Amino acid sequence: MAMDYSTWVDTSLVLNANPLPLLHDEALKKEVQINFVELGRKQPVKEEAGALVEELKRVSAENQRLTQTLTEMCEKYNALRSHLMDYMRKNPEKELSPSKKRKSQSSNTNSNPNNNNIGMNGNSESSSTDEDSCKKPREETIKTKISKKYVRTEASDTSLIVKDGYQWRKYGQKVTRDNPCPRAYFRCSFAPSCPVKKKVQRSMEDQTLLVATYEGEHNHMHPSSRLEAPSAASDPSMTFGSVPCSASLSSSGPTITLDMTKSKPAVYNSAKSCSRRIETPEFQQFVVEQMASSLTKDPNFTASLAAAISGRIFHHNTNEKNGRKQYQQQ
DNA sequence: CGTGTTTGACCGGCGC
DNA sequence: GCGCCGGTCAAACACG
Repeated sequence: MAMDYSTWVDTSLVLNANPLPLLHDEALKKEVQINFVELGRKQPVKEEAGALVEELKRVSAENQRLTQTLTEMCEKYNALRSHLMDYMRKNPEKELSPSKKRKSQSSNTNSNPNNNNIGMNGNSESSSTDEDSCKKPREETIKTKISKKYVRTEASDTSLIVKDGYQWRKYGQKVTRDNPCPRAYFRCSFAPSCPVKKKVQRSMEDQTLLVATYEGEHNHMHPSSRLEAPSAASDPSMTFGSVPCSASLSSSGPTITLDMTKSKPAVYNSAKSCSRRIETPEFQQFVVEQMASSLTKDPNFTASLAAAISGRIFHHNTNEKNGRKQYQQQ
């Protein structure tokens, strides 16, 4: 695997462009301002810049509004969830009745027809879903780690591809009874050494929403340096940038990211095209600080990233310099 | 020609 | 025991 490790490092740096709510607006504004400089070279359009600023304001306002909505939804979900848990505790016999189906899928698409918890159960570090822990508290959930990820796609996008940075090999597709949309089955391309599988199916309610169910844990490092999923080293929930409009919510805290303005590649391209301008010490320090604070908030991610980096250093001496850079960022 | 995808067949668990 | 259903297999196919 002949990777461009400088690209790999750059990929990490792009992190700040999407998932940091605090940084987001500032970074976005900077990018747009920089873009204006770029645009100004080609065509003298001050009014266009003004229009873009207006557009940016409008989008930012919409972004804020949606963020607030999402926050409210999150709060309602948490309240509902606590009520449900209370109910489960008080009526332990009732929760077993619907678990006729086998294995874990009973808690996947079937038991969750109304997807109220879109992104809410913080599919990130949760090894098993709430439903799992409620309905199947025994060996099955212990054996395989199950997590879910929700990815919004464009309406025109009919593929069942969830870009999480890992490489997958499709081994089957099936139309299930309760959902007319076919479910695709993927194995990690490192199989059989890596036992991870994932199922991808469109939500019945919202067909633009892909529900990816991961089973198991990768026993290898993040194989990809692709830009689509720069932060997915260990945590699939960190990747939501496959589409321009995406929302995520981490269960580890009240962090809500809602990026209605850009897709990740666009951000990356923008940042890259402006790389000469953003190479100021102030900007770099700003980025590093933001990244450090955000990454250190997620202990799983930090640990995995450190492991991945150290692994790369051990396996690829040529990447030593980049590795140091990564460590410094933490 | 090698690799990945598609898709019908098959398997096994489960309910009746 | 039978049928249903989700999950998996593997031959055929597509693609670079």
